[in-house]
Amino acid sequence: MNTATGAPARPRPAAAATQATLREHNLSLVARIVLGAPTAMSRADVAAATALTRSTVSRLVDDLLTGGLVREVAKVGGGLGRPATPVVADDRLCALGLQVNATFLLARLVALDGTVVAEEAVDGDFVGSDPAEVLPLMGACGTRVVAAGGEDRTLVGTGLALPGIVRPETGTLLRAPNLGWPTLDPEPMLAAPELGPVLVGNEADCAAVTVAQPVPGRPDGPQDFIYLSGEIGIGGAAVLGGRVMRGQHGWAGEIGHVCVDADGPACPCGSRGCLERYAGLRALQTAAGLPTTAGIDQFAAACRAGDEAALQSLATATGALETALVSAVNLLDIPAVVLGGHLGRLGALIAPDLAARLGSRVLAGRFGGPTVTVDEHVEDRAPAATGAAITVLEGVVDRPAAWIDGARRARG
Amino acid sequence: MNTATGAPARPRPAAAATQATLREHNLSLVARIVLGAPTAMSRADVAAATALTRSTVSRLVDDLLTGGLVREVAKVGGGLGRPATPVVADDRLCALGLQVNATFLLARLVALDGTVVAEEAVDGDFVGSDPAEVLPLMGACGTRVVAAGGEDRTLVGTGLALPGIVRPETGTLLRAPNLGWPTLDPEPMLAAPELGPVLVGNEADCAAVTVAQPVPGRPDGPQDFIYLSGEIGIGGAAVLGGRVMRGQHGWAGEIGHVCVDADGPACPCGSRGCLERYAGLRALQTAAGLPTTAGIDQFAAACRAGDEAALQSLATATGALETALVSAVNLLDIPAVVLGGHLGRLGALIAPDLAARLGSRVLAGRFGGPTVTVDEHVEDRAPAATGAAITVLEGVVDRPAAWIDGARRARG
DNA sequence: ATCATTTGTTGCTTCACACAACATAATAGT
DNA sequence: ACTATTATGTTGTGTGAAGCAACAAATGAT
Repeated sequence: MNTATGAPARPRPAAAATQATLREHNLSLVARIVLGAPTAMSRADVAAATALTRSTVSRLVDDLLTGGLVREVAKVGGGLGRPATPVVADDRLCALGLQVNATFLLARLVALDGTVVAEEAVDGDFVGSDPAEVLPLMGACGTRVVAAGGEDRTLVGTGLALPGIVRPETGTLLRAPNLGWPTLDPEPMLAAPELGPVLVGNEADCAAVTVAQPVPGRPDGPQDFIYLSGEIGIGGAAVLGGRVMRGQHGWAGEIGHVCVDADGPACPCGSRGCLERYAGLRALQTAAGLPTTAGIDQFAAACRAGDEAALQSLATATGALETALVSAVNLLDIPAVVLGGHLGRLGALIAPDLAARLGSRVLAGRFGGPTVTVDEHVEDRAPAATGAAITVLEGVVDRPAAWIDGARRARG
Repeated sequence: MNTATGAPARPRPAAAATQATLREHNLSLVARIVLGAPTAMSRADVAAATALTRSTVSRLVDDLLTGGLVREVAKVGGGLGRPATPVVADDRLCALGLQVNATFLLARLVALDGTVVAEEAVDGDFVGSDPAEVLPLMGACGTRVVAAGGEDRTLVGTGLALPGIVRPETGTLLRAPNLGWPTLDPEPMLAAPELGPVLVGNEADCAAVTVAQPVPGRPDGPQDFIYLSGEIGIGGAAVLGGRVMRGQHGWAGEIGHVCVDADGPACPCGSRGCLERYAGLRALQTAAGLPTTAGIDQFAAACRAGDEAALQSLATATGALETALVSAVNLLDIPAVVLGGHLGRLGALIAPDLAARLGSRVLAGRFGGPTVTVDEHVEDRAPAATGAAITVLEGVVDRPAAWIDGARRARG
């Protein structure tokens, strides 16, 4: 884990701080300690981990208990002295993650401890589909998954991952080229108010969240990296200090449209020779002479079988990735590249080669160059659904007091 | 001004917050309000601008007064009611900015209100120089400038801008290719302990600070942009939310080594076809058939006179800039590009062309594309010295309580 | 001269955390 | 079995920062 290096600078104070700010901060701190610990922690453990006193921690933990963020488990004897009362993430607090993809819809209920409580997928071909038909399907699917989660769950809210350009602040989709969707506001179109507030995010951004934070509130794995999500095109995200970088319009990290060859083929994005034209799934299929229905595993098999055309297009793709990543790694001065989606499934075919090439070409080369690894979730076809749910849960962990007071008010 | 978009995400709480944290936060807030206001503000004005009460503001302002960050000025009648006691930045609090360049050393004493109190330059040729000789010269120059500032100034510390790769945390220079300097630790080599703690920074990073924050504590102008600093090579910085992005090793934003042509000429950095090979001053001089002693204004004159070779190399440079910036702008999703150094002096020759080309090629094109402007400080040959001093002063504004308590302890 | 209006200060309250003492519940030693 | 030891968690008091309300101060309007 590595938060120090690329971590964003402390933002300037914009609003006055009151004692409520202090409580919010420390509640969040304690919640993260409990959620992030590999094993259950007692109040005394938390006090030792923070600079807070046992009495203060006790009060904060009690607040988190009433808010349903954490849960006491059976006392454990073991050592000397009074046995501790361990506290863990409360798995009754859940968020729903939704993902709309070219070939499937998927809803996944994720608990605060990171477990998948329930899940359902709807397969289909959603390229060129009508959002007014698809989104209600997605909403209904989500509702079924929430119901399958059982009675005693508390749903915090819903995250929706879409393969397109998204403005997270307003929750609008600007364009989803691979689905053929125009600008739209997805939340009402889901027609499922019972799913709570809906956070909309880009598919690659959401998937990148699961790399930096596989479990809510528990940063793990690289915290500074470039994530490449290969789907039909190539999505990307830049994670700095464990946070996904957004940029002005919300598409920071979109490495798929970094220019690889100024004289290359035109791209619908307006530029020429974009990485996506060389390493996107469509590009690989075409160059290898495979049908567009061929999966990436078919392409990988052709490569391993020594197919000339396939190997040629793989080499072109690797070269394009090299060029794009050299620029990106130098520009962001970032120590790691993580391959997801179809690029992750090609992992062994390209990762070592790519790592060697980057090591000899980036400024950081003399320090070993960036690592190139495959996303551990590559076998999961919908990591973005998990990431969307985690992002929603993160919102609660970020501002526990707001949630606790809200829950308390709702209860009476 | 535009801080919302590219602003770094709020970092996760890492340490427990106490009431001291609260005071520090609000002191910083009040200081920034006073320093950032275009006109002097009374305590009541500050209370209105923040959500703080007049009584709280009064106490905070009193603390800032004792710390020497702000100063009361003559009461101003004007309107109805009791006349206010306006408070402004105290110009007796100063930081020293030092800059070592290929052709000069410069020391500049900058006050908290942004005024330049004193300045001295030493011209020379420092390419291939011995840092053990040059840095003491720089230190002595700084000492003279501090003395010239007068008796009643309080020196907070010193910032040193160097044309090379720097690790700000440790204050070490890793490499300064254009000076021919190896890895070294500049602070002791200045041999000037009276200059206080020395903050070391990269030249482009420091210069970029003056674009986002021309006066300490007063964000002004673009807050999210890519800065290009043309010197012998091309330095660069990425500013997000008004803060210079550092990256893992400290060279984030180094756009000079973004790859423009994968088959281009080799670059000492290890890559090929770097932007610097096409748009650096040396590259322009060579391509235009000018001697390396020719200044950028001579090159510009040749272009305006219609010189074939000069125009050709200008076109090559603009094309290279276009390619590099398309990648960078897409990757960072950033709305502005600011040209400094020799690229700024070419401003009118390249900025409009570049803006048009970017507008048609970046993802944001349909929203107007990034603006391309010339750094307002382009006539100042040492904006980095100012930026280094501002960065030091920023440290005090960021943590006023630490400074005030330190000052109080020192006084007795 | 009196009143209205705005500024800045003062005294009291509230709230969050620190500190210290204590109650609690287990193990270790005799 | 009984006591000492040790660690956990709670309680009660103190401190410090901000909120609130009342008031003193200084000026313009009537």
